[in-house]
Amino acid sequence: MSAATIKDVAREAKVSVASVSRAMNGGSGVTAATSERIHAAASRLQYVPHAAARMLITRRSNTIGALLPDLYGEFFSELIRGIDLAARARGFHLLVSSSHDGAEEAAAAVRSMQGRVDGLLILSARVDAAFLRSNLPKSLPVVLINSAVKSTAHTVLNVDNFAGASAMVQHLLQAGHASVAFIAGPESNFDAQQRDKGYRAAMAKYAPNAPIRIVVGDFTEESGYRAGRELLAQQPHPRAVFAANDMMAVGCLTAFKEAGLRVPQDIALAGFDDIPVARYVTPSLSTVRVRIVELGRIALEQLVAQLDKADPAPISVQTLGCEIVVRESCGASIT
Amino acid sequence: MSAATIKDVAREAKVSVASVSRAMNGGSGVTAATSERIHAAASRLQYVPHAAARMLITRRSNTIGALLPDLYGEFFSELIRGIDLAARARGFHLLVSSSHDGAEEAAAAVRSMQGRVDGLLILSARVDAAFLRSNLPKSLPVVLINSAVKSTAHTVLNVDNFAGASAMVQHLLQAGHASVAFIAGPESNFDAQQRDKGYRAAMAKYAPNAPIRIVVGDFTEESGYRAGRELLAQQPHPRAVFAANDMMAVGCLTAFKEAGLRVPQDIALAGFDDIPVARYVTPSLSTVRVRIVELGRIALEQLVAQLDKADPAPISVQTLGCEIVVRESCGASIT
DNA sequence: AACCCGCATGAAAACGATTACGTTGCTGCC
DNA sequence: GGCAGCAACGTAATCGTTTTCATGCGGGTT
Repeated sequence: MSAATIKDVAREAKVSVASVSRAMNGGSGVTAATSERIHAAASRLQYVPHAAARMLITRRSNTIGALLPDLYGEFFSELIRGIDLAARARGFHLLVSSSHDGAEEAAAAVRSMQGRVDGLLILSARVDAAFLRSNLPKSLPVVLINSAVKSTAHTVLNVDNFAGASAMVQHLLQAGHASVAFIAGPESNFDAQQRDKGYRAAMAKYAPNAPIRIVVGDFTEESGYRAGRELLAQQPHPRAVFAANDMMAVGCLTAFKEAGLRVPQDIALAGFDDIPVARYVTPSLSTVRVRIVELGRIALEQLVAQLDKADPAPISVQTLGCEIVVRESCGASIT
Repeated sequence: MSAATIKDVAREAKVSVASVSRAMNGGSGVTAATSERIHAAASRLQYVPHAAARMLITRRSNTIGALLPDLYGEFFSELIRGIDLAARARGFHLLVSSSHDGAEEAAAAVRSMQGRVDGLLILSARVDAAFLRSNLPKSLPVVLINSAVKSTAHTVLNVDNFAGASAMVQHLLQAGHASVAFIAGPESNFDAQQRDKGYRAAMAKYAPNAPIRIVVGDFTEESGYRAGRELLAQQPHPRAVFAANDMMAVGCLTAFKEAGLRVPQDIALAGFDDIPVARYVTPSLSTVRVRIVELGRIALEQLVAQLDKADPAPISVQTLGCEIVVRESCGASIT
């Protein structure tokens, strides 16, 4: 026996399907008495409106899609948590498609979501303006997260990597270190670029005469380890190191320990992201925290805001601040 | 201008809508020539079938729903990754609803998914047999992950906590420790119960004369710390400790370090889960690894298998093995 | 030559909701 | 008492597909 339809409810409550529909949504246009009778009948039959039928006529799915790359654990789950909580609060469903590596994979995912979602949340390094133009109908609202795309056609929501990196470097300098070396991320990565700029800006402002020392990594622990050894090979080695993310900082820490250096007494260290591991390494790692749940929540809210107003959607570029987390590794306490 | 419909394609290709439909799915019943003409017209118009309309008539959404509790980072993202990869491989979409604390919240989520999904993946401590009966139509295929529910009506997929815990205790005993103390998880938790049983079974088998020492925690780092102090207060304190999860082991480790004990020389330690942090604490933590991606993949495949066969779905209880990961903290190398 | 069968194709009926548009009946005002 | 106006309710069109059934056509068998 299949599920009850609106007709069954109508028959049960001895009214027309139109009245049932009216009673179920809003309830205007029906007497309180009949509305009550209808609701009683509905719950008696355990009636649940058929989502597809409603979608078809209203042209609204009450679903938003999230397109995500192959993300490292903590970031992914926090982001989804933020998105999901905000979505549920607004009565939206969440259709997820993650772990995309290639652009063509992402394109296929986007196409298959067509018509199932009212809007799209995209976080992906591979997605650029051309991709969006060719794979998306311009009528579909989109919010880009952490994207380098400078589109006037879509809302963009970024983490303030520049300010975060800059603040951490400033902190290290003001804690008494004459100079700070930097372990950069992959050059193709937007976040990495911004953090690099933040480092340079802070150095230029607070230590204009100090040398700029940069070693390039790729955000992996392994590359951090190599970068650490490379920095130690320099004479004299730097007294303070800022890594563009925590995983590289952790690898770097291993290199320092192996070399018999004490952190932070002999050399200070800081990372970026505040992944959980940062608290558990010894010494605990100073880093820059991104409020990821917040990021997801705001992204979804921006998207929903676009859905509501039918006018040419207001576009904005928004930036989400981050905060410095001072722990043992940067030696702030021994100034 | 709205998206192209099947009618537009039909007009463009000078055929009926029926032929377009046939050409798009499978293609049987149309000449190769006309099929090609239709596909050409379709791509010219950038035609994408309207998902809702198709759902309405086929009564299939090609979507499966995942109902998850408020999960700790790594586990959540790995599980979703496994589910998502398997789903995409089979052409299914993934509707996620996570971060559910209460049973009524979960119930609401389940209801709102009604009709949007072909099947449901449920991982939740709050969900029991009664919940399933009252909130789900029996026609909806469900796979329960890590659930204590012994239902003959639904497929259940569990991690072999018993074997994992048992194997770790056996390993500790055979590494030369005369006895092993246990830090248990919350008694209401199914995983915790199974790990507890595994501990007792291994003790009974490999150290039948040794005392059973158990301190109860709640899976948090804090409770692990308290448990560690409690164990050290005993005279003589245990020489080997097995915690029911890694977070408690990490808290416990802090307690041991504070007390000036060396791990593993003075006291051995092991956890369960193999969260990323386990590798980064000092000393690195021996633990039991669960193949989470695998868990998600298998769960989805089980579910899809049920979808395909219309007969009274074959029910099974499946168990996924886990493996011991030996690192520094258990002192296996200094036997 | 008559027949039948298979095959490509088209016409039209679903699917289950929303909603524009009529119809009814009642109220209130002149 | 008649008429306008309004609220409650029903009828039917509509959304975009799939699918059943009918139709016509070509060719092989008798």
